[in-house]
Amino acid sequence: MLHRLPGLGILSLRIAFDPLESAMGYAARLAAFHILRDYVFENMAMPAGSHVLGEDLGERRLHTCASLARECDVDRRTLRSLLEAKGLIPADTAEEALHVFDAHLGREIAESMRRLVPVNSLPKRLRCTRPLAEQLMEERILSPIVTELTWARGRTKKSVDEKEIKELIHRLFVNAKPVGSVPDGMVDLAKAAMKANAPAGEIVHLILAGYLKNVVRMIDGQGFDAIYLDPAEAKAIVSEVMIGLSPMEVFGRLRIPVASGWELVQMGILPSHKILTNDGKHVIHRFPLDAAERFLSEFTTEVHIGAALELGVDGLKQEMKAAGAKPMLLKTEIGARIFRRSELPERFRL
DNA sequence: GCCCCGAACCATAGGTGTCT
DNA sequence: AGACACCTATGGTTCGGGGC
Repeated sequence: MLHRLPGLGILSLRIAFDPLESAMGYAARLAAFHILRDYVFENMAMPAGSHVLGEDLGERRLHTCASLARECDVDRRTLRSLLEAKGLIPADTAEEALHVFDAHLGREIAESMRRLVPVNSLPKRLRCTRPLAEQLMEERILSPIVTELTWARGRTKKSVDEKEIKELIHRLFVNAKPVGSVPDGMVDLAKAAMKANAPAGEIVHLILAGYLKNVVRMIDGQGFDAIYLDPAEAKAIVSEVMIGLSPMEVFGRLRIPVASGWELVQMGILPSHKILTNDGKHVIHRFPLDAAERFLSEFTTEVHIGAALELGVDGLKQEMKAAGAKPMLLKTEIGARIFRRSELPERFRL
C-alpha cells in the first residue's frame, strides 16, 4: 500500500530496502529494484524527472488533485469537483491527496477548465439573447462540459468549453453569405422566430443544417447579432422540416430533467426521429406527437406516480421501497428514476 | 382584443475568487 | 488550507410586441 502513504520519501525506501539489498545477490537485487521502481512510478504521483532507485522518470505519469491544480494554475476546489464529475477521483473523500490519476487525462480536464465560459455569459459571448442561449444548451447545440447527471458540485459543470463556442460560430458563418448591409426584407433571428412562430433555437438548427438558403451575415457583425434571414423562407421550412415535437416539449411532458431526456434518447429508450444533413455534421432530433404517451404507456416516473397518489417524493420513496418496487433506471444513471410499468405492483402503475 | 412567446428584471442559495 | 466577499445559476414574474 505504498501509494496510500504520500509522505513516504525515497530516503525511507532506502532505509527499508538497504538491509534487504545487501542480503541479495546482484541479479535478484536488480529485479527487485525494477519491480519496486515500476511500482513507485505506476502508483505514486512523482513529478517529471524524479529520480527513483537509479532511474529517471521522464514525463509525469500520475497527478494528485493538488499537484495538477498547481501545475495548471487552476482553483483546486473547482478542479476537484470536475475530476470527481469525470470519474477520475472518487467523490466525497476527505483525503484527496491519496488519490492519483492519469496525468494526461487530468491535464486535458484542467486545460478545458481554463477555457470555460459560464452559461450566463453565453449571451454576451455569442451576441444572442438569453432564451436563445438557453435553447442552444437544451438542444445540445452547445453542451455543458459535465452534465448534471454526475451530481458534481459547482456550476462549472454547466459551463461550455470555449472551443465549442468557436466551432458553433464558425459553422453558423459557413452557412451565411457575408454582406455589407442588410438586404431588403431580411430580419434578425428573434424577428424571424416570431414570424415563423417557432423558437429561435429551431431556426438556428435549420441554419446549421443548411436548410435555409437565404441567410446572410454582416461582415462587421459578430456572433448571432450578425445573422439576418428571410422570415418567409424560415417559416416555410420550419413547418416543412420541424415536424413533430421538440426534445424540450417531450422531456417536459415526461416531467424529467433535460439531461435525463437526452440520456434516454441516447439509450434508444425514447426513440427520436433524426433529421440528418447531407454532410452528417448536424443532427436535429424530433419526436412523434405521441412520443410522451407512448413512453408513458410502457414506463413511468416517480413524479407521475407521486402526483397521482398525492404523495411527496420522500413519502413515495418509502412506500415504494416497502412494496419492493425497483426502478429500471436509477437516478445516478440517468438523473431520474424510471420504472417499467409491468414490473410495478398494481397500485403504482399510474 | 386575446394569447403566446421572447426579453428583462428580481431574489436567493451556494459555488468561486482571492486574500491571508 | 481557511475565511470572507462577490458573482453566478436559476426560477418566478412581469412587460411588450406581433400574430391570430
